[in-house]
Amino acid sequence: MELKIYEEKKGIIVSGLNDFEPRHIFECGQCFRWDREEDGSYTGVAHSRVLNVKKEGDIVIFNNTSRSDFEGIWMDYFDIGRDYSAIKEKLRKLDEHLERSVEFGYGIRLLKQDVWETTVSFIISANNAIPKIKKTIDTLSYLANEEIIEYGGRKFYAFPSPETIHMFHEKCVDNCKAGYRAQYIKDSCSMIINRDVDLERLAEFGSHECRKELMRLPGVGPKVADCIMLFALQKFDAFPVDVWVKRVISSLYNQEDMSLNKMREFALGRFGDLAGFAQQYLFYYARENGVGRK
DNA sequence: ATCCAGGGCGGGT
DNA sequence: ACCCGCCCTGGA
Repeated sequence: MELKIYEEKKGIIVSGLNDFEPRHIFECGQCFRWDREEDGSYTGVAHSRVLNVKKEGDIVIFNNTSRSDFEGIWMDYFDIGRDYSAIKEKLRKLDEHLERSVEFGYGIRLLKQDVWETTVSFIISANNAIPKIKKTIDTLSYLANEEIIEYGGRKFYAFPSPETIHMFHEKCVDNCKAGYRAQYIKDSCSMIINRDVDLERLAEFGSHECRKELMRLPGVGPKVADCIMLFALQKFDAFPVDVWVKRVISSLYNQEDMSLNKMREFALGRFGDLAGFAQQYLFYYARENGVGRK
């Protein structure tokens, strides 16, 4: 089906957009700045813009944007050019768990998010629960006060740059309830500003080098590095093992008494260059259905 | 009040 | 290479 874009007064309408379900995209654990509205749509901030996304039947309504922003920014962000039907077809043939997971989260897409925002967000995510992570990121953005965007009578705040966070760290980082992760954020910030790690160049690295480089940042271990690779750098052979994925691997795939790294290697061997996509479908299915929970 | 969930770090072996 | 105790916050 061909992609068609229709311009409206305050947004655009897109038809022919397959494998796109806002609920699946925004609730599968990859992002923290999108919130569900009463009408089932989602509103979020990215690239200093506020967008509202709503699915109605076979069409998707993108509110508060233009054709040029959609084509220049959001197509990329929502990974519109990728054929998810083909990916899902390959995955569902692998085993029954993926078949069920792909069926359940059929509208998942991997967002291509800003690498700095993703890095800070997943440093905050370590040993932390999703509602709290969201609150901390919102508070950090609000306190940094870098850029305010109005939408629907509400104020939204762009995610602050390394320079802004560094300059106002006492105000924003120390007061956003990040706990012991606050120091990791401040130290990572300094490393980025000093060009000790160049986030913008990481996408050019091979996966192994990219992972090693990310893990030089304080607060970035194996799992957080894999999240940054998968959710910002399009390294689709990354396979983040969090508690839910651990439950999937041990209970569904019967690989118990295995270290987290062994589980990751097991998944890479089994799912290959589609491991990252597999992780998202399995994670979403496991968390929504409480797979393997005690 | 006490317990628990959630990954990285640093110090062991 | 693996293991363990600790780190902070909010909700049960």
